[in-house]
Amino acid sequence: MIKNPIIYCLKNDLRLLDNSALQFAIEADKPIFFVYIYESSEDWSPGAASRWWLHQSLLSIKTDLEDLNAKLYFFSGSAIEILPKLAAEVQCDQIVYSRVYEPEALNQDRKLLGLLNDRNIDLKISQGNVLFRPGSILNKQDNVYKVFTPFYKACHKKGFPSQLIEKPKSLLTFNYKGDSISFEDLNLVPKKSWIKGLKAQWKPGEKNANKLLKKYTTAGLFQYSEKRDFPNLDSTSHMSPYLHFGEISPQRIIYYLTKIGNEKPTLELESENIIRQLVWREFACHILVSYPFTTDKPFQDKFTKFPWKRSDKKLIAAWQQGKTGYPLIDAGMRELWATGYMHNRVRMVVASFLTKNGLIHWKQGALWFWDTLVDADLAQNSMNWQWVAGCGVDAAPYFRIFNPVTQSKKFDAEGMYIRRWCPELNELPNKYIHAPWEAPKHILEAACVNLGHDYPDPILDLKATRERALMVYQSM
DNA sequence: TTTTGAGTTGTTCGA
DNA sequence: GTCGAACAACTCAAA
Repeated sequence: MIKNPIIYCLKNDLRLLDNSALQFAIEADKPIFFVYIYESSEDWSPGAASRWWLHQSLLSIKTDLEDLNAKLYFFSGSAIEILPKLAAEVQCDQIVYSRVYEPEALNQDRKLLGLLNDRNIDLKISQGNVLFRPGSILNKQDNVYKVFTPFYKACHKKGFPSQLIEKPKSLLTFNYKGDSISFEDLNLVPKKSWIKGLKAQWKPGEKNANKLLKKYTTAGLFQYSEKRDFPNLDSTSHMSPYLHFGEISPQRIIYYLTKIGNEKPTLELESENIIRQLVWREFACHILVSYPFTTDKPFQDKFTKFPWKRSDKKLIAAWQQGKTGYPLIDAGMRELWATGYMHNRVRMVVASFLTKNGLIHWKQGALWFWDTLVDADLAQNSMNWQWVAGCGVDAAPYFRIFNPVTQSKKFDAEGMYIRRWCPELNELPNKYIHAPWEAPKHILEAACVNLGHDYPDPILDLKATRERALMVYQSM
């Protein structure tokens, strides 16, 4: 029996390319014991849509590893218990994995380092799926940036890493004879019929991530800057879920974006704009590492006493189900339910509606997104919900309350997006599709829309709730 | 230490 | 229809 393997524990780095943890394992020149531990802790363990994605992605990397004659072993429980036990069992003194920057994961890293150190086991935690290590981008006062633009400039000054690591050609693998569970036993996929929608929409896995990236970068970046705000135009990259699970590295995205920006000067600006979005991802991660409480508590302390409602079952349910009576909101929420995704601009509009018109606590919205988005990411979800609610970094002025009708007219003027997700409004003319309750009776009849029956009446009054929100925010 | 300018994504109103 | 101003005050970052 071959002894002394190195344990490589897969986390959110489900890829073979650009994988520094895997590279470390290979360079250790020992048989590699590939391990995946599914941990479902109490707080912020993966939501249903994320579990579906994770299931597909694990299946994908399992197959990719098998192509290299390597086997991936699955476990369920706490890494704190399982890793030391496995190490002892196979007489291994080296463990490697890539860092996950969620607060609980970082706590676990600290505990494991101590625990393994006592047993003379070397734990190497490589930089996770970020361009810049959290804590490495600091202002002149050596503090973490709390404003995006200076952070972005500082990233530029530092220079974007874009070095790539090729896929390993062969692996020295380890066969584990002990007890592990089967992939199916992880039981990740929720037994709900809605996963059909996810299946139809998404192809998880590293190979698909790379295909998508190449397609996106060669198709001229889809005129990103010009079209990004229009939910019916497919101009965004859809890389977010792949990035979250580490099926692609941000370095590789930077590499291709920079390349195309250099080759085609007309695309330089587009390329830069998309890199800017990737930096937002970094920003959120750096903020969460420094302010781990922001998953549950407001970044700005003064908002602790803000009178958000924790429950309003009727409103929350209508919002979740896309039955608020506001077509753009409903279209967005139905897109989310059907596909595990929502266009960025619509995310802001529905979030503003819930937290400002509805005065519902932003965490209620964050939890729903967490459960239903395939790209749910703790750092980004927390930061962005707080941004919309006005209690986060780069706080929005209190008067910035999105009007779902105005936004709809501006960014879905032809009502294409609304018609796709609210087909019961299909026959309404453009003039009334953004606000059906304003349509004269004969128009509604001609369009076969019986308001309150086929499509709900508006659940709240925009003007009144806007005034209310302005008052409450002003009184802070 | 103090000062200065800036801060992702908006809406409404009135000229 | 288009455009600019007003909608607070505060914090951050750099000079």
